[in-house]
Amino acid sequence: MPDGTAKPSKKKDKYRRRQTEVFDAAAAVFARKGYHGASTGDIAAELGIAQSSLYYYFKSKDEALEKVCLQGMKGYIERLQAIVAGSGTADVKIREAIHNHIEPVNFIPDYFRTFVGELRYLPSNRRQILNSMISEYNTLFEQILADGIAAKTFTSSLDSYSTMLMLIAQCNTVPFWFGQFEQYSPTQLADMLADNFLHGALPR
Amino acid sequence: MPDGTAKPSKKKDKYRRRQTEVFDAAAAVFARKGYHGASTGDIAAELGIAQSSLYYYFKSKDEALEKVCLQGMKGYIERLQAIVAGSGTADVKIREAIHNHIEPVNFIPDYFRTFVGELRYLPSNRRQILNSMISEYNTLFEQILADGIAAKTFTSSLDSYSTMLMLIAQCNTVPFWFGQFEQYSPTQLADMLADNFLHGALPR
DNA sequence: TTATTTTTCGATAGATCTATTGAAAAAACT
DNA sequence: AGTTTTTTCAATAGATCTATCGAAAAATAA
Repeated sequence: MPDGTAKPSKKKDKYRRRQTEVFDAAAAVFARKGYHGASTGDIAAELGIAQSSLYYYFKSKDEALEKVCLQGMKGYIERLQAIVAGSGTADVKIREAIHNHIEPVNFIPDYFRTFVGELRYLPSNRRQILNSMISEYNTLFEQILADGIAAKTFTSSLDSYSTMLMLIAQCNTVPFWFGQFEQYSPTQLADMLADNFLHGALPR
Repeated sequence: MPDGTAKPSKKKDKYRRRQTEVFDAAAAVFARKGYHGASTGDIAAELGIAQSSLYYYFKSKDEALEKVCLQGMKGYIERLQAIVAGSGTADVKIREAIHNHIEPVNFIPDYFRTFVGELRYLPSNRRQILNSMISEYNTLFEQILADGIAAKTFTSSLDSYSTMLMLIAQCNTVPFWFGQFEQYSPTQLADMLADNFLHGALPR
């Protein structure tokens, strides 16, 4: 009977699926109205259930924001680590990093927007893990730039730290246009961003 | 007695000065805690006065946000119009435009941050004027890019609209670092941003 | 079906927060 | 000084909003 390949724990499985729906709704409402502008009543309305029912799935609104932000960040570090560890040149890697950052907005736009826009309202006692994840992510991103400068792939006048901040700032902004300006897909915008970062606006 | 040179209207002058202090405090609190995260009590505490006293200077919290945003945008269009109307090349103009956008954060950081971060919470019935101002500003910004492309100052592969959005997004982000990363001044960051935009990261 | 567990709900306390009001305090004026 | 105007305040209504609790409903198991 026990096949060892997995531990489905069917007992809690249904609960987990419903919980995911609850966090999806929370992410959607947080993204739309902002954390403080959104009430638990708004989240419940999004699901068509009673406001008090939410507390069967999370203990507090704070916790919901924390979980949404953690979910929004999920996989980012691992994927960026893989990119950094790759064998290509820095210009290729930075393009991959930009895509890695932006593409998920196609699948989890509300998590992404909540993470970028509302994390600052997460009480400091809940922010420690996320802060260290961001720190690690930024360091990886900067590593690509620093390596590129050292390998003369990038111009030596580049400052890796501030450039990293500005690149990430751009990557964080693009998802907020998604759905507003239909003319460009996130993938297109990621490539335009990479092109401009690498080649600049002046003709060569 | 009436010299005609000015109309000081001393009567209301003191009121206006105090009102400015009130909006300064509102901008500071909105920037720090977000519009919905900030209460009128927080603003009053910043000034050391009673919460109800604020309503002698504004009719509602909404109105306070509107005034702070309008103040934050003040002068931007006029200055950008002057830059566009100038005689230099597009690369010089875009650098000036970037400086024009970022430099005010040295003097009015809280107005700037409230404008960038909290405008979205302004009820739509109060957002019309600001929306059209932003639209006009963006068009001017894009004009520099479009002119530069037409004059072959910028590479023809540049898309003026999305590039404008991304440049402004970067300009809007820098002020949020001010005070956090002391190593760079807003002016330095503006120049780094312009350099990177113009020359790109690849060596020439 | 009946019993047990899981999930949802209504009601609500307790703590906000916005905006109003009339009176008190402060400032300006005569 | 006294009088008027400007500014601040305390008190508060009315409307939230978060989180809890015990009961009801629904799903599952026996």
